[in-house]
This record gives sequence, structure tokens and C-alpha cells, in this order.
Amino acid sequence: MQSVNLPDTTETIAGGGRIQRSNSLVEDVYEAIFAQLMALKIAPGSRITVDSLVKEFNVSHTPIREALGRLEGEGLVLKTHLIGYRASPQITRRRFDELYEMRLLLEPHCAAKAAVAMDEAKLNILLDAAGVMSRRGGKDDRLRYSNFARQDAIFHDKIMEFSENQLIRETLSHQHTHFHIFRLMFHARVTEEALDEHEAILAAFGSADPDAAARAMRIHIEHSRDRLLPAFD
Amino acid sequence: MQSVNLPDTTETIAGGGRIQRSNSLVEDVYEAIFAQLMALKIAPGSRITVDSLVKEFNVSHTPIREALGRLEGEGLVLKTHLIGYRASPQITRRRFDELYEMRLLLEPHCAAKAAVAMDEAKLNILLDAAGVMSRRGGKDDRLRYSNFARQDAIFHDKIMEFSENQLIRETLSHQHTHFHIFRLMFHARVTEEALDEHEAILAAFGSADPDAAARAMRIHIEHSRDRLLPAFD
DNA sequence: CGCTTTAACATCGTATAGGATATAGGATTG
DNA sequence: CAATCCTATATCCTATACGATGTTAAAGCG
Repeated sequence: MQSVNLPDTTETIAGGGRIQRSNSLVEDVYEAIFAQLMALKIAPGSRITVDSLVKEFNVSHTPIREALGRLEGEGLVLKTHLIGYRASPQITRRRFDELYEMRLLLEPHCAAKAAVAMDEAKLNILLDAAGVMSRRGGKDDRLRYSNFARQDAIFHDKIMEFSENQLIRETLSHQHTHFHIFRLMFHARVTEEALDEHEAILAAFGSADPDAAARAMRIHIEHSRDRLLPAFD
Repeated sequence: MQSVNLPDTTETIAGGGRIQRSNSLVEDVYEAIFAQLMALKIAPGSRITVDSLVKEFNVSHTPIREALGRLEGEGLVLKTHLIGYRASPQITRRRFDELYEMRLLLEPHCAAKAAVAMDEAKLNILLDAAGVMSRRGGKDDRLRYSNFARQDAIFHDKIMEFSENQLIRETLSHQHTHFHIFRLMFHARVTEEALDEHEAILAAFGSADPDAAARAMRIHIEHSRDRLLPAFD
């Protein structure tokens, strides 16, 4: 009788009548640790002992070790022999620069491709993701930023999806997990600027203009970089 | 008393006198499975049962599961609950296209950066990696291709290293593992063309010309793609 | 005060057992 | 004869106990 005190993902039935098979314990444990990393409940660099997770989740060593191995493969945790696991350290300034250099190489190009493939359905999805409607929704700053971070992630991810390069999409999405932790650590404030930039990208999509989309995306990423840069001071 | 019948990586002493601590069993098992995947001893898509590895390596379930988890995190194996692990399936045509699209976005840019940062020491490393000396070395076609594949990988990786973006380097290196398996499956023949293209890149590096380097890299990748494309017929 | 020794502790790995599920092959039934 | 059901085996999944080994930190000594 084991129980992972977590979002209950055991045996859900989708609308189509398809039975979504219940996840394995490894899966649940993985999700649980992942969520704790993303929520900073486990701080970057801090140690993660198997035993503490055993007690916390009420499961045995086996599935926890396997889940930690998977997290290690994804680069979210590190392992040192005979010392144990620890959360990956905070992103460095150097890594930050590298990430933005890569984003600038990939995302404008993909934005241009997405603009070509744009149609009304996709545009609506992006409008929704950008949260144009709920722009002035937040009162609490922290909650507001949390919402923005999620929206921003979905917005970019959807554009990558529409650009029809799954590999690039996965690559950036993977990097985003690290980046998300970095942003949360400094709970950067949402600036109206970022939302304006999103709308500029949307405008380019609206007119299905690939060059304008690439340009708007480039500017957005560059400004995003510059907004976050002070975090390293 | 357990023994992984594998390249003996237990306790090596580097030149500097530093003691490289003996790897954990998980590490050894990971390396062993990885090597088998890269050597096609485990075919893409084929099942990988824990028990068979237990018998083969003479170790218990625990480190094997942890190592398999790590491989899963890296995308080299897939897991289905209550069915088990299997090697990731062969790369699809679609994925192949996506990979080359991404390479074309990243590598020419990095080649240009590398050209700017080029000096004699780096150039010599690249000349060595390109195997300019041993160009006509191989007699056996298969062995010859195996050598070329390794050289090509190192050549590109070194260029990424010199372009000083570790993230891009890691990203491409990671993709290369999948790509390597694909290439081996079709044991493509080495063409003199590829070696000529490498030398064209080297020439651009020799004159520290970033534009020429980017151009040569772009051409090389495009040709590489076209050479491998017939594999999908 | 600094170094060495030692003891407590944590991690790593082994071995084993039992429950759950998938897959294959045979038996039953229409 | 074909389709369905059922049983048996292999495999996976998890839990648990134990031993081996290395780390860590405190204690002792020069």
C-alpha cells in the first residue's frame, strides 16, 4: 500500500472513452520531484537524499532511484558517487548568454515558418496563449508573474509547434525547464513591454508575414534577455 | 563480487597524477548499455529486459534500473509501464529533416564564430581531427567508414567547442548519438566529397574568415544531408 | 592549533520475495 | 473451422532486509 501524495494521475478516462492506463510509481515519483524542482521547493544545488524521498512519498528506494536516474539524464539533477543526488545548480551568466544566443538562432527562423503556416485556428490559439484578454488581470505581483511565465512558455512553445520542427521544439522546451527555475529565483517583474512584444509577434502572424514575424521574435528575445540581465548583478 | 564485463573503467590515473575515482556500478552499466546501443549490438526498437542485463552483467536489478532511467531521460531508450524498456526506434525521415534544419541554423553560425577565435593551436587540432594525414588509410570499407564517422563527429564537435557556446555544443552532441545509430544502420559509404568539404572548412579557418567558414559549413551540411537522403528510399 | 584517528552515518549495491500484468498457446464453444 | 475464453509462463514492479564501502565529523594526540 503505497501512496505518492501527489496530483492524482492514476487512471483517468479521457473524453473519447480511451482508458489512460495508470502510471507507474516511477512516473509518479518523477513527476513529483520534477514539480518540486520547478516550484523551487527543492532549491538549485541542494541535496536530494533518497531516504528523505522514501519517507515523503511512502515508496521504496527502487522507483525513486529510477526516477532520479531519469532526471539525471535530463540534466535536472546531478549525481556524485557515494555522495548522492543534488539539484542542478543555478544557471550561470555564461550559460544564460549561450541560451539566448541559441534562441536567437532558432526562434526567429521558426517564427517565420510559423507565419507561413498560419491560419485562423492557430492564430486564435496564440491569441489565447498570449492572454490578450486577461492582460490586466493580476493584482498580486507574484501571482501575476507566475501567470506570465506560464503564458510566455506556452506562447513560445505553440509557435515552435506551428513551425513544424518537433526537434527544435523539444530542444527549447527542455532548456526552458532550467530557465524557468532561473526566472523564479529572481521573480522578475512582468513588464508591459513583454506583452507588447507578444502582440507585435501576433500582428505579424495576423498578416502572415514571415519576415516581420522573424524580426518581431528577434526583438522580443533580445529585449527579454536585456530585461533579465540585471539579475546577475 | 560483481563484474560488468566491459571496458575496464575502474580507477584510472590521468597523466597529471589525479586519481579518477572508480565509477559506480550504475555508471559502468550505463556505459555498457550505451556502448551496445552505439554499436548496434542492441538494435533500434528492440526490447531490453532487465533480467537479461542482470545475467549479462552479473549485477543486481537496482543499478540497471537506475542506468536505464538515465538512458530514458536522454531519450536513448523508451519505457512502457508493465512492458519494459526498448531501444529508441530508428530516426524517421521527418526527424532527419528536422535535425538538418536545426544543424543549418546552428553550425554555420558557430563556424563563423570559431573562425574569429581561430589560432594555430586550434587549427592544428582540427587538422588532426579531420584526419588530413590519414586520408587514404583505410582498406576495409566498413572499418574505413567507422573511422570517418568518428572523425566527422570529433571534427564538428571541436568546431562547436571553439565557437564557445557549450549549450549548442551539448545539444548537437546529444543529437549526434541518435544520428550515429542511423548512419551505422545504413553504413553509408565515405565519399571523397565529405573530406573535401572538411578541407574547405579548414581553409576558411586557416584564413580566419568567418563568412567563408559559415558558407563552407552550410554547404557541407547540405551535402551531407543529400548524401544520406537515399537511405530513406 | 593543526593533524591523525576513529566512530557514526549515509550511500551504494545485493538478494529475495510477492503481487500484477502482458503475451502466447491451448481448450472450449458456437 | 473460427472465434472466444482461459490458463501458464515470463516479465515487470515494488518492498524489504542486509552487507559493504566511503564520507563526515567528532575526538584524541602531538
